[in-house]
Amino acid sequence: MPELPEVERVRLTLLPLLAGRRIEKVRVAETRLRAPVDARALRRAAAGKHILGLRRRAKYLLVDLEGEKILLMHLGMTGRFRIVRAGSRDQVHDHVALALDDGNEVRYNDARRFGLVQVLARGEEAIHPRLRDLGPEPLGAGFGPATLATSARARRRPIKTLLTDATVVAGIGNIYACEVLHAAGIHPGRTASSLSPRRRERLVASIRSLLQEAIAFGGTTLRDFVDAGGEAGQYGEKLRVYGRESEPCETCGRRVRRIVQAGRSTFYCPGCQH
DNA sequence: AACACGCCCTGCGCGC
DNA sequence: TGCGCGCAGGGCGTGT
Repeated sequence: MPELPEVERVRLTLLPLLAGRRIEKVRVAETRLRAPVDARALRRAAAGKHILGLRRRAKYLLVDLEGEKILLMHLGMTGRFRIVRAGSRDQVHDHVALALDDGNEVRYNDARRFGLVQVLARGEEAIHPRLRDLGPEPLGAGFGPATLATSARARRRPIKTLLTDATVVAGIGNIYACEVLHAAGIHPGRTASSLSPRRRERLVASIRSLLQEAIAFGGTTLRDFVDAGGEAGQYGEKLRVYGRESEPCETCGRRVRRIVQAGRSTFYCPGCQH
């Protein structure tokens, strides 16, 4: 599910509901996420603490807490946050609940349990194993044609799988990798190192503008993504190739193809991507 | 050592 | 209507 635009959307919609609130109670209904949820550590870190901020790094959300700790959260494929009145019945797959001082509860719900809720020490972001190897943010100043060139140098692998490698650039997943390559007119199977400087620049520009637009549209809802306000994303209507196998390309009319790269579906237009 | 693969898990849509 | 299969937005361990 959630790639950078969706996670950013969750951050934007969750922030006003959390900012300045105090966490009164922490309840863990299911510990078996990607990594086991340490309920004791979670309670120690969060119970009684004010929420100072909510940041995003790659597809992770980081909740800054009063005191020494940060909550590191990941939505995996099916994770979502809901705000409910405290004490209302858990829905199926509600795993973690944070009761707030305004009578609301934040519920973390994740059917497939590929997500993560973990406690970090403040300042640990740069050295924590899950975060330390992440590449630059695609919308930040640390990413550009030059960094892409460095990452692509001497790599034989296709540009599409390079884009979904979080150590190269953080936050691009399967949908947006397909879409940005279509926008830039680049064939997903092209070797990363074979891109000309001009095409690298075009790709970077496409990544920036497409991710920004996707955030503005609330992200992509394929089946179940919703932001913290329960709203589905509208960018799905703007997808040009992802999930559109055998439909005509809106640019050139050729039929969109689906191939498999590194075990995942890639969609592209044979007419406008070379 | 840079890659691809298979797995973690649940749910859904499809074909029969 | 029911059942089995394939597939799904991610990430990580393993093997080549």
